[in-house]
Amino acid sequence: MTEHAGTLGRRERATMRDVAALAGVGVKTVSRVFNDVPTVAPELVERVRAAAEKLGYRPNLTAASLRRADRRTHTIGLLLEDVSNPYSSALHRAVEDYAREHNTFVLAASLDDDPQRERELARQLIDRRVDGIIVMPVGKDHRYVVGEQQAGTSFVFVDRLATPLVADAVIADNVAGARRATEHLLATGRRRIAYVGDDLAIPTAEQRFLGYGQALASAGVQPDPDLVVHGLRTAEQARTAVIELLRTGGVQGLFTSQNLVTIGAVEALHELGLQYQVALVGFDEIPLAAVVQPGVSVIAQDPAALGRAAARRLFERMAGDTGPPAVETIPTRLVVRGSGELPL
Amino acid sequence: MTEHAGTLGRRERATMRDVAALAGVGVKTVSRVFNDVPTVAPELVERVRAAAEKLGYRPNLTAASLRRADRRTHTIGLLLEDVSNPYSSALHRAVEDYAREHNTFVLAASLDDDPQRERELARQLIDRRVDGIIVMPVGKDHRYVVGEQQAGTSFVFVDRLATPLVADAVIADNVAGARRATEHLLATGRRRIAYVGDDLAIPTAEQRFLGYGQALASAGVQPDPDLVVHGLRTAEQARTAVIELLRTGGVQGLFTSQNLVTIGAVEALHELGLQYQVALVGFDEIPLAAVVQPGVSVIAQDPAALGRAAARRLFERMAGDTGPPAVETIPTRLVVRGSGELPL
DNA sequence: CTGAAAGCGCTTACAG
DNA sequence: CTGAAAGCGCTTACAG
Repeated sequence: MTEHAGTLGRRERATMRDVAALAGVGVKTVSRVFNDVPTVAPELVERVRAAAEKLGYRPNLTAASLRRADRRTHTIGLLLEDVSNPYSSALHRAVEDYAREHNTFVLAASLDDDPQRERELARQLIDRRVDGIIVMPVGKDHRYVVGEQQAGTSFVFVDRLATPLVADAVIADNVAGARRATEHLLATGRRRIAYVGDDLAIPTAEQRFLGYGQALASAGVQPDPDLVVHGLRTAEQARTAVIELLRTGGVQGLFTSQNLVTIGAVEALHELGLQYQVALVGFDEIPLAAVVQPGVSVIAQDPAALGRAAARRLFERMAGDTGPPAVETIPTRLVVRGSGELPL
Repeated sequence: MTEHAGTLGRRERATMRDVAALAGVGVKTVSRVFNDVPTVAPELVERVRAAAEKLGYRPNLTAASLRRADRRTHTIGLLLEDVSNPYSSALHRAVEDYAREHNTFVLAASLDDDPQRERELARQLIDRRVDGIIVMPVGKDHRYVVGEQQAGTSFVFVDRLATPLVADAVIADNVAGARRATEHLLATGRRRIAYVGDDLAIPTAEQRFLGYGQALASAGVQPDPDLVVHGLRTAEQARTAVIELLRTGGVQGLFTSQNLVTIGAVEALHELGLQYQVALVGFDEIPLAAVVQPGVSVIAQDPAALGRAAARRLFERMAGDTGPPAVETIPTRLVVRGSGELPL
């Protein structure tokens, strides 16, 4: 008989039974040792640890959680617009850090603004019995969440509200931020201010468009449909749309509704050499905003604060909080860098 | 007796037994229906589906995988430098997309260049019985991986090799890319070219520094230790270091070893007004590289290609491939935008 | 302080 | 085509 332990060959993973047999104790004693139950004789602890070490034993948490009273898998789900989007990923990191302090892993996935995928992935997370789910929602009907909550899976919405309001949410102050951005552009004396934004079906886009409209109304500026572009999903689309918009002439300022749109708009302005004529304030921070000439003024969100608050809320729910759904609003702030303050 | 099904109240999650009882069939029949076994009488399928729907039943995948012959959890682990780093998160997205096609979720976590965390998180992923792990390694000793491979957990390294080479790896062509960057700077007639980089203990940094040295040597340029800065971990640290470096004078060009360092260097050059005198080529793509004046020339990696290749390799391993560890190299390419070609 | 039996929710192996 | 029994790796509830 030869050993078959080649570099990448397979052998079975040792179980608690194997460890118990080698240590000459019952499985329950092995269980106690690995769960740090203090009432085990020091000598047995030693024998169990040695046996486990020798066999390369690792406890099977998925088996444990199946039997445990609390049924916790110590895993939460996180459904984001796109894990590689800077806003999503900053939020992701904050959730990860909070979860780690609670010994919990994060199962993250991207929705790409597909409502069907939201439901499908939420279902798959539930099939894996995550302890809770943080979702940056896409769909317009979140009643499916209620049954899951009753069955013991906690939900917290982030960046956008649930419709109807069936779960906690942590959102940025979108309306106020957009109003502030637009007011800032108006303050330079500009009147023909365009709104360039994402799909209006996305609640944040809707709210930002609302804030834009409110600011114009307060200033007594008549809204002009020719100065409004919706439905831009990528920086490239935004770039093209802004070039188009600026060709028609007369645009004095741009309010862009999110980071990718802002990047596309900056590219377009530079391409046309209009970066010192047409003012710009974007929603969301963008990288190198301070390096571009002129610097890009933005309404900065704090995605890490949103992620942290959402995680905190989720763990409170998971710990048994059964109060009515609450909405927490994280403020935004105007960052002045030049592009929004260009003299007319 | 009153019902206690308040909005956020708890009830138990229905099991296969509950569904079987309501449908008047055995649990095995419910199992067959949910696993799409075709040999179930259509009428029973209907009854089972109706009962499941009524009870809000969802199969428990963690229980299933415990008993299933293949023991798959349909979950893989992904250990990145930082989920919110643009390079890491682009790679993450590619892994997610590949995994999704194989009905698999991704458990992602950040290592922050902490070797202890690498081991600890790998262990925790194994305790959750992931089917495989993709790791952007930090540690310098990966022999711990061998035992896990033998126990049935596949590993693929990405961005950096395992030491010793105990597992497959997918890496960028770091040495060639760095050499190319430095040659490009030399081609403008510059000789005093600085290297500004990350911690040299990180293998990729080491390789890029090597490529820089090779290019200088080939061109007969004597390396000057005063023109070398290591150990920069953030854009802010890089900014400060580059300002310091440029104050000493005589620097004609900069090769920056990764995205955050490049961003800091761009900020520093603009702050000092030297962006048209001191040439710059950075490793890694950065956002808005084309918008900054002058545009930032870079050696672009393809993190999505790395992620895809790593995921492909992992699924091949998980499918039973037991060949010796293989290294796949993804080419880099020079993107010319202005900063690297400034006339001297 | 320790361990044998039962059971978590499912699938396997088998009998009918 | 269908289902009862056994078992995956653990923890619970209990007895000693």
